[in-house]
Amino acid sequence: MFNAIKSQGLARLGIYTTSHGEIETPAFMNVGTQAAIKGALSTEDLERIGCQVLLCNTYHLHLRPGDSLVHDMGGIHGFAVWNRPVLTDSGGFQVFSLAKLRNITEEGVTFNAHTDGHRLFMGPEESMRIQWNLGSDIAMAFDECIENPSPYDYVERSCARTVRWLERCKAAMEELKKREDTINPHQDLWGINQGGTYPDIRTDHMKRISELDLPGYAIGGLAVGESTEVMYDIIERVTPEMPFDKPRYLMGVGTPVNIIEAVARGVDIFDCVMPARNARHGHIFTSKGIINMNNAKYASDEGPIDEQCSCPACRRYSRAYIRHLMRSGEMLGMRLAVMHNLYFYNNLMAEIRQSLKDGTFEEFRKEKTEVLARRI
RNA sequence: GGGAGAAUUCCCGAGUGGCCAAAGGGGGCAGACUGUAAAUCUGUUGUCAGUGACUUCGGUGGUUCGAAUCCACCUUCUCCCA
Repeated sequence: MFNAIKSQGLARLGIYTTSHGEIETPAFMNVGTQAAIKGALSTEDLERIGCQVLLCNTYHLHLRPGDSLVHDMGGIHGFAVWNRPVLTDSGGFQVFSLAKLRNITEEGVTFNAHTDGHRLFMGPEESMRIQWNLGSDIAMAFDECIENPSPYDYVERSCARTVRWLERCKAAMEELKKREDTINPHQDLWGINQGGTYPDIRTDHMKRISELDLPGYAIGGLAVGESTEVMYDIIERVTPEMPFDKPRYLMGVGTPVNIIEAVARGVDIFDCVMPARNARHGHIFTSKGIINMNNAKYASDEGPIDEQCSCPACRRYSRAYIRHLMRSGEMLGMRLAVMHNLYFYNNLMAEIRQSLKDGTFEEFRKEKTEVLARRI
């Protein structure tokens, strides 16, 4: 259930309620594909750095350790010992990212597993069944994340199929939730908008999937190679077609500035691999801009990563020490960097929410978009 | 005291007459990363000038049109026998 509390322009402040607690929006979901944040973060760490909701992946957990096993271990919440909300991605993104290993038909997608190459089939029913086993609070529709650029007629046909897949997802989920061994009876299914970079397909597709009256909707298939301007343009054309009283989730986006700009266009929820992956590679987000911790200029820098940050890494350690750890291949370096970047993202969302509460979002937007993309 | 072998660009290490400023790895320096096949990948790493020049393969001298590569001596190191 979603309550839009307040809005400023198109930007909204809201609360989404799940059986594992509330998600205050705008929110960032921390990506833990295999039911873990890469960089050796525990779920206790996630609580410390302000993570509201964890994103896990259907395809990856189906392959390993197997979704039936996770079901028997109490779902992701019981297995990973995480009592806050979980969203599971449907495997639709893997239709895109594992393109060389798959074949798409009306029924679904045949993959060669990236782990050992064995053939496996996933369609809407399989994806729902896996997500039902995982017991997430939010299950995403099984979609095709279309590569960019793609021809108009292909995108049109793919989107028509995605609507049919969504209807099948909804029916499958309703059936599954009747079962006695259902782990999470309040599991919600969210639909996903596609349409590549074609505004008319995007809006038409959004209208069609909103008719299914699902509890949440996502914009997928962006940040896959198109320019930032095109991405913003698609977002601002699609959000007016999304139900006002449902959360809007922009999948896989993005940089801090991308997030602020998307909030300004009416988006509520985000997820992105960027803060965690970049942290592992030494690229750190700070209140003054982006730094590369590997750079020689930090070798004897006694200050924290970010003077204004109160994450566990910044409260205790110097840039010089963290740089040394990262360059020496010590796991702690990566762990501290990931904790910092995720804290930064979660905190950025808290600041966005505060500015919406205070009615100062536009000022916040102007100030931050100038600073956060800078390289220092 | 006798014998054998080795010295290569920051390090290790290939190269045994021209295609060598010299493979490969490490290290260094920098860049990329957007619903995670990513603790990964890419570029660069003698000097100066940008399609070229110059200096370089322990040292000195020599052979040759041409040497990191062949010869002589020297220096240092390693191993074996006393």
